[in-house]
Amino acid sequence: MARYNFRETETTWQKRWEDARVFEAQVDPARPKYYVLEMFPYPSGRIHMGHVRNYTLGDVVARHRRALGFNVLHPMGWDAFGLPAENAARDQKIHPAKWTYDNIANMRGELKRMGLSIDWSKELATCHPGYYAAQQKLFLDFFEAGLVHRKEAFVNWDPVDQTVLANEQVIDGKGWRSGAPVEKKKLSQWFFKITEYAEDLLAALGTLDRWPEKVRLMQDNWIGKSSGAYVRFALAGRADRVEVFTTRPDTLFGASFLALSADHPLSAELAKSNPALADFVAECQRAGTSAAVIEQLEKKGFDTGLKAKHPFLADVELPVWIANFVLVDYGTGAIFGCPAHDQRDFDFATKYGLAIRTVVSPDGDKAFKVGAEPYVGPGTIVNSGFLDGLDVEEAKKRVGEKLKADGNGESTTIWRLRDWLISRQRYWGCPIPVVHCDSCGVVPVPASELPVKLPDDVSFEKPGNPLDHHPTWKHVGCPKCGKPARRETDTCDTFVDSSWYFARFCSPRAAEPVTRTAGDYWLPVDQYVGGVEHAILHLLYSRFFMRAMTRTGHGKIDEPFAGLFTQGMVCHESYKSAEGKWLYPEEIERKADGSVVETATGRPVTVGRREVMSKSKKNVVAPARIIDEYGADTARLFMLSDSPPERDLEWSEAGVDGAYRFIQRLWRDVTEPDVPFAAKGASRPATLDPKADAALRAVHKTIAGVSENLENFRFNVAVAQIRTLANTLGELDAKGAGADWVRRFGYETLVKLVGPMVPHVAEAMWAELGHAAMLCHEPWPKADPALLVDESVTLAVQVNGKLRGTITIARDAAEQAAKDAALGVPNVQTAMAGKPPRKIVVVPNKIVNIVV
RNA sequence: GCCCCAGUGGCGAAACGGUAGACGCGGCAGACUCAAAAUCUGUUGCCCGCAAGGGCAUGUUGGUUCAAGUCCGACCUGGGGCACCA
Repeated sequence: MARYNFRETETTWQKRWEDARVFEAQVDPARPKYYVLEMFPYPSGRIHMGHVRNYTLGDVVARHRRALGFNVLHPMGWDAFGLPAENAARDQKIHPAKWTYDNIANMRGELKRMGLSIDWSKELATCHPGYYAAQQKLFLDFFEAGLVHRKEAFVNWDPVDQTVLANEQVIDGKGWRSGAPVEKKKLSQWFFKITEYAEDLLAALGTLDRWPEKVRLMQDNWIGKSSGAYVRFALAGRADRVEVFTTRPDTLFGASFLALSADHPLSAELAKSNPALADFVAECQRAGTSAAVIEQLEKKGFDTGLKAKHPFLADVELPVWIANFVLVDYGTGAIFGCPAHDQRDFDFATKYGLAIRTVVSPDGDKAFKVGAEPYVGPGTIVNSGFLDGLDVEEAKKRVGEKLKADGNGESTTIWRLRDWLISRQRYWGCPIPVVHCDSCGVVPVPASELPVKLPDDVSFEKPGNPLDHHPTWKHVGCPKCGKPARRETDTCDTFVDSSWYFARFCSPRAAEPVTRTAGDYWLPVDQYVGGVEHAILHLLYSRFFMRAMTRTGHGKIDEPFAGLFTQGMVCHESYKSAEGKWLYPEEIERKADGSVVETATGRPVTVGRREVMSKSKKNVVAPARIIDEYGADTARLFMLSDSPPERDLEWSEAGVDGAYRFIQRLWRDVTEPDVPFAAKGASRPATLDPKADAALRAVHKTIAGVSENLENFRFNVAVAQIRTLANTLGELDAKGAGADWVRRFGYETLVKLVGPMVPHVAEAMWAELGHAAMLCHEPWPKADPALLVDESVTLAVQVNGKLRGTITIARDAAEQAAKDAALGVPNVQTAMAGKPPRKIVVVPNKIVNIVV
């Protein structure tokens, strides 16, 4: 028995696809397009199982769509800038470019061995000057359109990576990459004005109906629209006023204090003349973002001694405090406290003995008083002058109007979303194309002088930005006046690179970032596939970029990704040796009694729970090894079987074995059938043996089922249906009329259906079935609607909702016929125990329920 | 604390409100073999019963319905996101 030789077959077909340039896409306005994209990888050097899953899912979509007749664009590239290359340069004395391109070469080889239907002619790497030149052009266009600005602000400084970070890149007060507690620094930096699109980015979430609800929700929260009012409080004995933001203007009559952030300008001013206050401010600042998380329970404040005048009550003055729980970044960095109707204000007021004035009553009872807890729900306003008797919502409106009329504030909307800080003090990134001139200020580099290339001769010995240390690079003449000036030494956040690569793929070698011919044809991406970890950062930035590109004439749409699928992660058990060291899965052995030991020492191993594969826990399986041992088709099939793609997948050797066996079995079924197939191209016989007829119907039902399940990303169910069909066809050993024809038709269809999943063996089987043309050119099979319904159907018969038997009757039989048949089942009669039916529910072709 | 998502055999999982457990993994029994591997066949939710059949089963608990894994309410557990956002 000839076993299927995956090694030989997989390389053969990969070469044939490549030679025939099957997957190279051309703009063709006459054909419907479909753009399939998976999130491009960072070139770390090796692909991991997460990549295998991601690219397998995308490839199934791409191959399926191609078979359906779409003009498919399915490209691949490299998110190639970033700090690891600089770390490698420092630690291993390899130039970042060499390190990166070597890694790309290796990973490209590994990806190619997966047999993906990728148009490699469109490959790009963001570190290539051809790519970043185009990015610099976009920067200049955005700059001109007023979407880029430089401003001094408190920024997040990562002391380990020696660079600033965007708000989105600070997680729990730590740098997303280094994990080091982030420090606040006041620096002059470059920003993209993403906030200009806040309203639009939020509103348009509603149009993204092919995005997961979860991701839309996360973006909604991140953008953080908040309606309320500004209130300006006059200060006793001072000319300036303190502006606060509140979402509860209706509770203004319940205000009992003002609180400023330690970083508020007024706090800084007061600190100059008050050492105790200065100490408190310093303490708050020291606590920083990270420590604040730990100490968040403890609210602390300092009474400045200043008094603020209540805007509506001439005789009321409120103490002004500095409080550690007030954020400088949100709203105005100052609040008014209404302890009766806010938990934090309540805690603070309780601690410092400040007044608690009830102004909202849940039931309208004027005598209602807040007790041990604040009341934050809806209700009727009380003790509030002109607001008394109004409900909360109406009161908010009235306060806004009154504030405005008096010049003391107004209703407003604020956002949590900040402008996107893109400056990074690193070498391995896209240089920001501007020059600083003492006479002319900030001068953009003329487009004709792009790209501003990174210098090759850099040193990574000193900490800090290598571009800044470079002896000559930054010295340049001012493009405007020609006098000596300095290049900007900041480079772009690498998230900038990945915010538009999907557009660059449309015309990857064009002089402009994307040609309108290609971009307008291919964009938006019809199906984007990737991990949910990019739900905010990458996806939000890309949505901004697409808008900015459209505004600057580089496109015509706002939303870059029409469909988004977020896949689950790949998990594995972890293993710890007796010494407490992590072990790789191949370093352990499972004994017959189920115990697990370390192969090298024979000593017992602690088996940890299954969790996301990570290098640090060594619970990883290298895709290259699996492809060597089992082949790419097996790895792909395993990724698709069993677990729904959106859920986490547990890696298991047994599962891989199962996938491998199925491929071997299909090969045998097709190449060495027990009973022969009809000749290729034979026409369908007029009559079919009943078994053959049933099998033919099963084939058509499978076409319908697999097609629908592929559309809906239910690949695991599609695989199950294909296996079921394989079982059905395997059992069709009838020699009756037409059976040989059904066998050929069945297996040819089966091969087409598995094509997107296991493309190599499918091509090989297609050739074995006598076809000279490649399977990847075959159209997707169509189900015959007439064969999707059976002539007779089996109905469940229930008595009082309990199953007591089944009946088989003609499809769409009359209701009475179904009732009669059901009542005729002996077991049904027994269950009825002689009682007459009170009611008989008949659902045609489904069920009969007899109620007694 | 707030907001999502998920709980179904030994395991991964299926199931337009209509025969729960498709498909697979694992197990058990058998065939082939000197033997093993590979392959093939049968069997496999739990309990009672020789059998026919019956009872119990989709995290817990109420409800809606002729009928609930599926819809609604409360709760428990696990995972994820946000979090002093005024």
